[in-house]
Amino acid sequence: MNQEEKIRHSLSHILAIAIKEKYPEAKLGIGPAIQNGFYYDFDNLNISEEDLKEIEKRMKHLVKQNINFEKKEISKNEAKELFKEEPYKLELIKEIPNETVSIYKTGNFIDLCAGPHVNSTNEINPNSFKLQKIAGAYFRGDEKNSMLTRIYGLAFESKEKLDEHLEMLAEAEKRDHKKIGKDLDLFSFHPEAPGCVYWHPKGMIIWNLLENFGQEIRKKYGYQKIKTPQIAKNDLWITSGHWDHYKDDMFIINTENEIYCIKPMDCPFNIQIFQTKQRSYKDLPIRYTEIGHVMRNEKSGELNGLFRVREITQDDSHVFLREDQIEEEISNLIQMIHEYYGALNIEPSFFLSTRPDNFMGEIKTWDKAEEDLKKVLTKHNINYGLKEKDGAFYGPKIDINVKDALGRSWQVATIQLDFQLPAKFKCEYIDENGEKKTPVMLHAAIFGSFERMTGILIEHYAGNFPFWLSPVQVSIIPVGETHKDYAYKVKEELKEFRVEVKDEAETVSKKIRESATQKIPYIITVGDKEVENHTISVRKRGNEDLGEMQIQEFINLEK
RNA sequence: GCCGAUGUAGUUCAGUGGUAGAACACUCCCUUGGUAAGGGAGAGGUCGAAGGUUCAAUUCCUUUCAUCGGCUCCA
Repeated sequence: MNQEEKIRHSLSHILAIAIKEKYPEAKLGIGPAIQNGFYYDFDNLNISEEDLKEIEKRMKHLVKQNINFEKKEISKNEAKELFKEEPYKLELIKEIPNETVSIYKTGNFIDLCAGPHVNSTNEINPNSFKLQKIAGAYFRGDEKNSMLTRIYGLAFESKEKLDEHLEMLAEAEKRDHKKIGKDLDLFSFHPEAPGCVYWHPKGMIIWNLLENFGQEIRKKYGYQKIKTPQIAKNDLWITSGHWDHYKDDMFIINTENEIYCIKPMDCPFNIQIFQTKQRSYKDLPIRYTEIGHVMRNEKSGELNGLFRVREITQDDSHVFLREDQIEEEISNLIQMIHEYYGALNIEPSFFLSTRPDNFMGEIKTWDKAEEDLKKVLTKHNINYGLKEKDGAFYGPKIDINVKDALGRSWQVATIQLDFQLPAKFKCEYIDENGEKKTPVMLHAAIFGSFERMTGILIEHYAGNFPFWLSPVQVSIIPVGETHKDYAYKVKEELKEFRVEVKDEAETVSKKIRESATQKIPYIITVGDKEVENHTISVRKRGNEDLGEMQIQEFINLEK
């Protein structure tokens, strides 16, 4: 463990000391080092963010005292005696598999902690850390446990690194898709429809471009577009098993003594289309793709801008195939993902999500499915992480995550290998011996949802979309009244691009400022000189003067 | 859903126990301009909502809705 992690560990310890001094009735939870800092959980602690300043001050004072950390190994029985007033520590002690546990002693304060810590607080710069925020967190991450008060701190080796990180957070705030979405007039949210996006004209341009781009890739890989109903009787989800697993998170409509659900996913409908004909082994794989509008009643506290919505639009797809086609078909999907994310210049991270506790089917089938997925990942030389027990109830999956401006990881694409639902619905095809067989099903989304992907792209580009994705690509500014006609003539010649003419009676400077603020890739100015020479003066986003040029010359720039 | 924070004009924000203010945007007038804000005037707000305390609440209290940062969850 490096010095920075030791510092973070030690500071969480110091935080506990400061809290226990001021709030002796508080009970200790866990206090680990994390990325960029540390936290500590406490029960029976009622504080607000106001109080953090004072606690931080006390921590700085303690750090300056050159306190030594003494590590000691003691028996579990001794530890139980030592922490008899600390119920959460007792529970942790119980679960430690070793005979002994390690404790750290600083003055009168003793903490149960594997460490390591710095030897003395003189190794810590008192200006290199900062208490950040308060949050609730369930003990051991389990909703059934009580909620503790978690205090987060940022901590680095030096003040410079802390400042750098704070600077990064300030920059991330500028890239926030919710802010840029408002500034660039892309979308809005309204209290009457929480978690549902209102797409404005410019946002819709991006949406449509992404949709067309995705559909082109789909077409290339042999997908056929379909569209299925928005609501259906709950029988459908009872059969699929979703009713059992998710009925509390579905929007339900009671009418004429029947229960209808707004669809939370598309799979059962795709299966129904598959079943409208008798299928031959020669027909497979059958590849359906659907822009799926699904609704899930995500808990209010989980909603988050475009990243987490209740009305979700997926670039969904379902493939019905034979077992011998699994490997090749998943390979194709991975190839599609590389094409898609490569074109957008986004780095995807891969994860294998394995059998959850509430799985459906036989363990043997699951093991095989997981092996199949691993094999393809290995074949593509993909380094992947493991998300244990994170698969869907009907099958394991390959999840693809990308990061937002704050470095948070969000799942976008997913490839799910499903041996269960086709059987549940009694899907069949006739094999070469004339026998009925159950097909395998792949569920896959390439960019996940339009909502989340747009949010990610906004933050990724900080609103400076590549030319092809920019809602307005060119802004033409006539210098004076007399140049308006020429400006519109230029617009006509640039009709293959999305062009706006700023012909308001305002100064050139002001119009340039407005266009630049809107992050438009090119600003064209036309005045006497350009009219006379039949040219345009071009300025590229980022304040780059490309000078005067022929219109055709400009068109060639972005061809 | 839980913990913490926030909510004032279209937007970004000031402000106050005596029913509100700036900048930008908007409308009109003047200005006809050469690379990031030309000048003037005007309009715009039941201070998120509902209760309560008070002679008086945007301000204090309670409840509620929405948003943000976490936790949990994510088919």
